[in-house]
Amino acid sequence: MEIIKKNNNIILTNCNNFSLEQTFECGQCFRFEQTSEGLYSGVALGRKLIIGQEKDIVTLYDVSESEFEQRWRSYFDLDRDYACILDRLSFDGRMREAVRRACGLRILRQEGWETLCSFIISQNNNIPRIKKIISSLCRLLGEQISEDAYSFPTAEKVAAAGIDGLAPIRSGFRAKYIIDAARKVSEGQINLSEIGSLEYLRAREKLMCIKGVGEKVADCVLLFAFGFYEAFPKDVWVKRIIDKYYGEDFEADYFGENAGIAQQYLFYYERSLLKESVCEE
DNA sequence: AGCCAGGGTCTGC
DNA sequence: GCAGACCATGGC
Repeated sequence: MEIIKKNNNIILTNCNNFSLEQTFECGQCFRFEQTSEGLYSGVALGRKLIIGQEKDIVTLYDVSESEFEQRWRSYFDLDRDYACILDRLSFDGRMREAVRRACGLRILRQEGWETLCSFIISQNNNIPRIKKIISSLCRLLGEQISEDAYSFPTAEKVAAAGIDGLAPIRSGFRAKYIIDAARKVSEGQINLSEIGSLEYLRAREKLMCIKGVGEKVADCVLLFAFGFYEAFPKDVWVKRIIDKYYGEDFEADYFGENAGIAQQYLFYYERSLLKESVCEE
């Protein structure tokens, strides 16, 4: 990868194993949308970002070199050698198949509180509605950072709103869970800045003290925000995948230290198979 | 109308 | 430890 500064943009050339579409449409992140021009636009790390891709050339619009280094290099996890990781995971035939179809999915390094809150909202819910609820939460309690963009509200702000204050976002039974998380984070009972330095199972246990956070939600937060690549979130899709391709005696450690990456590739793979079969109608 | 969605809690065995 | 009811909401 090479970094070029041009006008007010940052251009990344030779971007291997990086697809914006796969990275943003794989269900790890709910705040980026494709624009009518084929770009992706969204808010992360308190900033609005517009980013586009032409083959292996990625352009971050209106981003300075220091902002790229400070924020987006780690957010997109650009220093991780995905070619090597995917090659190692391809000892498994199904993973080989998944990688053959899509090899540009990257696990983002998202913010802890936003990810925690987002995956509490995700429970027993579907992706379009998760996006809608998060979007209205940001509009309700976040800071306006441009004409059409709002930051993710702080835990303090959400805690102050209370369950009744969340009524407009229509999150249903999840509102009480969001508030419990917001209280525990803002009062320091859960210190998100130390989660990443704990051992995986300790960190998981800690997150699961929050009402509405079980194993699956905790694993998503650990994987998508804190770099625990051994976390292997099992939602209905992944359970289906295990049933279909692996069977009863499957263990989450089958894929080893990068099980979470494998999980995300398989999740994306299985959903793309479904979309394909729907299109054929 | 009924089922499902990147689940979790609570109760009862 | 495990099964089952229940939880809000919206799209199909």
